[in-house]
Amino acid sequence: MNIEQHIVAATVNAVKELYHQDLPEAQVSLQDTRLEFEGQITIVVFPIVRYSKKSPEVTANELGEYLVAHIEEITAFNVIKGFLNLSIATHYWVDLFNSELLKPDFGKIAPNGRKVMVEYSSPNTNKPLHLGHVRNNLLGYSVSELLKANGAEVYKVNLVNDRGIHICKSMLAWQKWGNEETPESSGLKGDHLVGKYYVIFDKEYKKEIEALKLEGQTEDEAKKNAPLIKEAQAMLLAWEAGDEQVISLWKKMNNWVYAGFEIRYKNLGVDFDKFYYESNTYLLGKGTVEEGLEKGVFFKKPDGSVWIDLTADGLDQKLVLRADGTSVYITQDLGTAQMKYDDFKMDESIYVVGNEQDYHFKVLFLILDKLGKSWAKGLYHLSYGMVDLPSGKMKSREGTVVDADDLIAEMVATAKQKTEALGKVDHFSEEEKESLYYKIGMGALKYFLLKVEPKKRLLFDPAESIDFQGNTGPFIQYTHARIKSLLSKAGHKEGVEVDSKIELSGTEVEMIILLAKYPSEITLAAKAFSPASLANYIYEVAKMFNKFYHEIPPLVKEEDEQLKQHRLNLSWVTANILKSGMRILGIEVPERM
RNA sequence: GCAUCCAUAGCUCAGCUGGAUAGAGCAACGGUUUUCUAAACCGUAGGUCAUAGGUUCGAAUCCUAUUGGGUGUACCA
Repeated sequence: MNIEQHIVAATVNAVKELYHQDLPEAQVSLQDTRLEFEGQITIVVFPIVRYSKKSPEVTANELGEYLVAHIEEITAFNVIKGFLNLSIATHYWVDLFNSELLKPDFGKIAPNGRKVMVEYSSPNTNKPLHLGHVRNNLLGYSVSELLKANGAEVYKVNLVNDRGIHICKSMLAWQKWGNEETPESSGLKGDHLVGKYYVIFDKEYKKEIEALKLEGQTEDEAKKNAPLIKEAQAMLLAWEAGDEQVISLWKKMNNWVYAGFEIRYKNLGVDFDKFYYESNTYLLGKGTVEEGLEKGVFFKKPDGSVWIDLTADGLDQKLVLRADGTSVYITQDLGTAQMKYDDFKMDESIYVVGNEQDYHFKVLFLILDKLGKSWAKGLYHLSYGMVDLPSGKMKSREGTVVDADDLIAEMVATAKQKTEALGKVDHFSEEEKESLYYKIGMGALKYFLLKVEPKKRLLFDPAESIDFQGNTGPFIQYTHARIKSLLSKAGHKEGVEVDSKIELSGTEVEMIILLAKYPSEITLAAKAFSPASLANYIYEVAKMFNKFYHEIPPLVKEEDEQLKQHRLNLSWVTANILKSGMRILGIEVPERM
């Protein structure tokens, strides 16, 4: 039983003895004592005055007397308004530190047997990645790692959007204007090459539209009648019919893209347990539609199209199958959801997809629930906000995007320049330097994207490059490296407990309390699917260490062995938390920098 | 129109299931290095938590309305 549970139980007993009332445990509200007051743990007594029938001050004082008398570790109390601040004996914190935080498995949460699937990334094969996609990848990866850290068994999957009219557009443009250009001949990364032709298509298509408008067609007519779009549509039909030439072109170009993806995923440090390809799943879902018709969840209109009426749920009528019997987006997703469940039988399934699809997923989950799928309640759309530029939204076709590869290169270059300016790594080998610049650059980028709550839109200003100071990845990396250096210089011995009778400073007690929260912070962040919440905690830990480090005299010269060992222990635990916490965010921390 | 999300310091963001005087970073200003890494630390300044009501002993947090912004509302994906 930890001290908090002790206090809650004792408070319930106190109310029983003092006021002859049964106080529900949930009414005992504990919080950290604010720094300006004495004590470490505070009871908010307002909820208790209903039971004591006395003023908050009197109640707090009576409870304080009782707790000091009944809990050995409570040494003193003070009352400020309705707040009862409790001082806990230093030896309690040292004991806690020795017995829990110093253990090698501290921060490891036991497996809970839950299986969770996380789908993320889900790229198109016709355009290169921009910053918005980077957010998706980092978020998906780190949420997966977070859930793992919280004890779940996690499958990361990637549903590749490798077919459809948009892919045909790139293929067609390449066929017409590509002159057999390849990644090798052009020196372009595969996805960039394919993306280039997607842009060319759009440009030529727009020209045709303009020309048709001059001939007197309306915008809508021109869009439908332009020869290029008709050709692309014909190509899609040929693809669906299995036309050999089209398929082979499709394979060739997709393979270029996949080669590019591999490099990128490696650069980003993300991975997957399984890839699904839409070219294999796009026909799925028709069985589900049949099932829905049988169950009377769907209905058929006279033209043969199949619908669901969600007006009772505050939504609209939604088409689930076209009149010609072909699938729409949601048909596919119904089928894919079923397939994923059949594959993994997971308890929860997370879709990491931008917030422009909030409505789609609401409908999807509702339909699956209405179809009586027991697993539908485990579906969750992890919706995240757009990454905006100061000029507004990023649009791939208008070239107002921050290209992922460019940005990564830029971050690494900035890291190099900043590191060299500090002049601390001159004696590093070239390999170590390169690896360091990469870690720092990526650390800055990843932390920048992950520290913001997923739901919120994120503003990226290319003119003000991402910071390396303050609440940033490099700050945390630096703190870690600094601790590592300290530990080795001071000759730290791992896992050696110290006598609980040593004296601690206020900062040291605060630090133990903060460090002890690590497991519960993981759980909290995992429940909220929020790497941002963990990032915030890690930052607090790093900041706390720097404050501590600054306050204490140099440890290498410390003569009190117990004190020295304990301070090194504190540093060591801090470094471990920074490292494993950052790992959950997908960020590496260097041993020295 | 309807649905949905967002609004906190000049800028970028925290603020846990409602709890004390709303916190960080950046930018600005001042200070700290004969001592373990100054990518650090300490301090000053900066707020009508969009607005108005409501619930509550207590609201940035919950409810309602309003304003401003994003997104969605296709037999596109």
